[in-house]
Amino acid sequence: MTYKKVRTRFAPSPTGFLHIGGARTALFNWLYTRRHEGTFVLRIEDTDQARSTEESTRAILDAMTWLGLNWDEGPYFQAERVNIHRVMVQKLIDEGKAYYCICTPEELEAKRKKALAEGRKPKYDGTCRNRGLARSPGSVVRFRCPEVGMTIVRDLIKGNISFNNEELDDLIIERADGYPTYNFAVVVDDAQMGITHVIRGDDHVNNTPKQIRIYEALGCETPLFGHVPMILGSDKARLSKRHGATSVMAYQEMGYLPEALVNYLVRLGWSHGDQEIFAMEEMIREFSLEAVGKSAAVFNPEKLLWLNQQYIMSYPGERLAEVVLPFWEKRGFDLSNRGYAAKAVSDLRTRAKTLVELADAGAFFFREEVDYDPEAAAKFLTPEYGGHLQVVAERIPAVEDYTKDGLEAFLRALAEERGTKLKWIAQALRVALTGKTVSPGIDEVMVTLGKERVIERIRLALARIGAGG
RNA sequence: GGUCCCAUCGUCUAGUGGUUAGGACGCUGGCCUCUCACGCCGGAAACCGGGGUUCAAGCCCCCGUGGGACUACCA
Repeated sequence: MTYKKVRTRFAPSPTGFLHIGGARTALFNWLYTRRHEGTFVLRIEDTDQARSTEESTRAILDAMTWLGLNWDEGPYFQAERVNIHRVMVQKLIDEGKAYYCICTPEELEAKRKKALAEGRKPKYDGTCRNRGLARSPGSVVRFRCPEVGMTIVRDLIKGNISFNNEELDDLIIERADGYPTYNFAVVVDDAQMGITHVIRGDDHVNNTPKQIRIYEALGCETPLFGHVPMILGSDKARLSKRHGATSVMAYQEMGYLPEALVNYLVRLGWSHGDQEIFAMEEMIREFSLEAVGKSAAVFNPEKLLWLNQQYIMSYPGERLAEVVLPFWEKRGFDLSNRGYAAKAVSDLRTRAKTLVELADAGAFFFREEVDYDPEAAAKFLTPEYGGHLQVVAERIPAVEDYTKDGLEAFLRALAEERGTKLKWIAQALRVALTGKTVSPGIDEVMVTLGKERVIERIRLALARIGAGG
């Protein structure tokens, strides 16, 4: 056994945003690398000139950063490496391991259709394989795949997978435009970058035997492979936009914490006994490819929501306030008093599954004028409750122990004195202070709002009652 | 069609030949309670089917069935 230092890579193609599936692949690579104190390389596979964009590259990098998946090398751009790829293509041609092909896409498509219609396998028929053609305009380069024997993929997750070489195709490795195709570029780059472990989605398993043949043709050592199962939507089809948000950054906008998404993703396919919640350090310590399951997993938004709530509840107060602020800022609230905002966040944290929910639920803390819910006001801002409110407003200035416990005692005593139940005073107060019948504990709200705001809001509510509604 | 992969509650999963098949999300009954949450206690809910192997199979083998991936001058 060798003890070569682990080198992994995440190699997305910049044709869109980083999606949930890609994020999990990146996460598994990252965890495996950190676990083994290796090097995590980021490589952008942009050889498809028509579909690759710079915005996508930027978006992918941003999403990785947001998730906390830092890379040690790169990003490298595959398109900048075409000279290396061309040299390797030429090497294979010189050695007779690859050849020029002048079959046109139209011809190939026709042959493919015909083969399929006749129930034969639609692989390249080898027309140009032994013609000894030279490069010409429109020609491509094909890899000469062995026609007999077997290729075994030793997979760290799925075990050994064997393929008959006759199933393999003489795949194109260099397009007519001179750019390498994926299956070739990925091998050249992984080999040249010294990648020791290729961890990727299992939609690549059928490519792997071809790639192994290319490694061998190139005279390179093959890396170890680990094919992680796909993530499916609720209908068991491959996860896509139809199933809801699939872009990582959409989750940030919806008020998810990166730690929650990461924790959700790691449990999709991987487990460590019965444990559900993992700090990053724990994940790194416990992660192993042997513990990754072999079957595809259905993405479950409800569980992610629950995890997000767990993280909101346990996040350090200061950091939680920091990440909530932008959501309030968006509403144009005055957040200059950071201490006040922090207190509000702490009151709200057990009541929100997302930051957006939290920001919504806490809007009353910042609104200049209370936004009364019509039904709530109709029920509680009435002369019947006005009396209670009146007395609360009158007595608050004299409340010495203006704390959660002190206020609770104050309100309980008041309820008893007035021959009613705390709930009636609390609900009336809640509507007067927040405009709603749902809020954090009324004592907490009063503490956070502060005496002045509380009295002011009660007066406004009383004025509304006085005005007859 | 061919090749390859996969198969435990609705979902994520634990399980590695002998278990009342465990946990989590969701659902649900109750408790707590100033509302809503949080929290706590309880419940319903699964080994795809058929053959083997074995004293014994969710765990091993085979065959079905079902799902998925690939089958591009995309990655």
